[in-house]
Amino acid sequence: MSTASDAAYEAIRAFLITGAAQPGDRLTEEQLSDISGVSRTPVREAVQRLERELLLMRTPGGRIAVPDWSTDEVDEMFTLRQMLESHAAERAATRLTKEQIAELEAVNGELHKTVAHAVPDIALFLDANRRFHEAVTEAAHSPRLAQILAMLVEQPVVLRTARGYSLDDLKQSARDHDELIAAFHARDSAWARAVMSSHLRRAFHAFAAAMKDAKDPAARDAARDAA
Amino acid sequence: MSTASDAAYEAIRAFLITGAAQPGDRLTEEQLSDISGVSRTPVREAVQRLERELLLMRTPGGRIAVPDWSTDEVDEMFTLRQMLESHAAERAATRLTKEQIAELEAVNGELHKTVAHAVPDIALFLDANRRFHEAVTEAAHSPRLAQILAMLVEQPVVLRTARGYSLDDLKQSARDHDELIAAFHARDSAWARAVMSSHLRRAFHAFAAAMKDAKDPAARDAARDAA
DNA sequence: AATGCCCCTATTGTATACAATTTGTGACCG
DNA sequence: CGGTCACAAATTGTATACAATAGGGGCATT
Repeated sequence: MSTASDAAYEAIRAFLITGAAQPGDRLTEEQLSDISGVSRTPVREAVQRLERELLLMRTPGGRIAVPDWSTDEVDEMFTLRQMLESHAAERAATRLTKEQIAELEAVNGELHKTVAHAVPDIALFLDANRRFHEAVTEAAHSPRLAQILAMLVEQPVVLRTARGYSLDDLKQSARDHDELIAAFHARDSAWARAVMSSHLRRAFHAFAAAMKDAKDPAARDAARDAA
Repeated sequence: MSTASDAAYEAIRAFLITGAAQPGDRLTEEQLSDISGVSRTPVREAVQRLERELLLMRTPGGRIAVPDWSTDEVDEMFTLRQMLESHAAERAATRLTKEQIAELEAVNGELHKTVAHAVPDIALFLDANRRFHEAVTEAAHSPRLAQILAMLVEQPVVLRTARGYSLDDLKQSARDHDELIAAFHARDSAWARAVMSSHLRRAFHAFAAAMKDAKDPAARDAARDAA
């Protein structure tokens, strides 16, 4: 896509994902124009794009707002993602080249490294995780599927909450990926599907726990003290 | 959404769906501006919308083109739709109100009427069919799911090919809907899911057969003569 | 003090002019 | 005769000015 429109998209997306905007905030095209340094025309295109990726929404009156996701909505999103990404894994199992599997192993190696220490690097973890899932989706060779998944993953609410994941959750994720790679080596579609399915469902519960903590820090502190 | 942008969307959509544009055709924003009677700005917004609904695509150089769907791509689309709409039916089974079920029965009554004669009214059939599926999707109470399904259904290639469906195919569709309604009455999620799943898979095969005929009329004529 | 109405301001929507980019064409060279 | 380079025309991308519309605040009325 064109440079200005792209620049606006990237700038606004970064603005949203880094958490500079809070759910419920209302933004104007002019503000976003200032942030991204281009005129309102490409900003409007970027906003449309971000709207369909669910990173922005419109109020009934047509104003731009930052969506506020309820736990129910995130559940819904994870359910859809589970359904679609399991399908992607199933297809990928019979389509991945040896080189692509090696690539997956390399990416998951990086991911393992990010959780090897007591204080994991969440940003690096999320990046490696994203690349892993993208590679699997890519290997499914289904453009529509890829397009749909692109709008389900990388929701700010999920990224924000990632800080609250326990080290065990993160390590288990990396191990899930290991097992997925094993399924790919075996060219076992059913295995791949099952692993991906439970992987994402576990991720949802990790998310729900982190979200609960974020909303109710007292409970978390009590639990930590008890431990 | 705003009037001009909407008008452009509707006009261009009608232009595409009625088959005035052939797959592979290239269009310019100015042409579309003439068709819809508004300036290029709202046309560009409409084009973006139609792009994400897969009714238009961009060439590598950024020109607007009418997509040419291969049978493989339609297969992929039906597979995704099967997966998602089965899920919708499953959820709808426990969420539909009595009134909504009655509404479904009414809509399917209309649908039955359109195929009661030797020469079915395809346009009316498609309209009733769309409303039936929309009502089920709506009852699933899952906005993202609805959003995703909206971009998968109503592909011009499917609508164009509908003329080639056999009367038996159409009647079977109506009966599938009857069974789905029975599953809803019974509040049986698993049943609803299974019916929707086979319904859409059958629809795909009906489509594939009609598509084959359209591309190779000689084979169809030979088959008819033999019968 | 509460409530409804109206106007004013802020914001989005649309058109148009201009800039950048792509693509086709044709001349020129190997 | 084929290929490639450059140029021109067509097309998309961007900015800006103007129009339409929504929302909020103040004022009047009860």
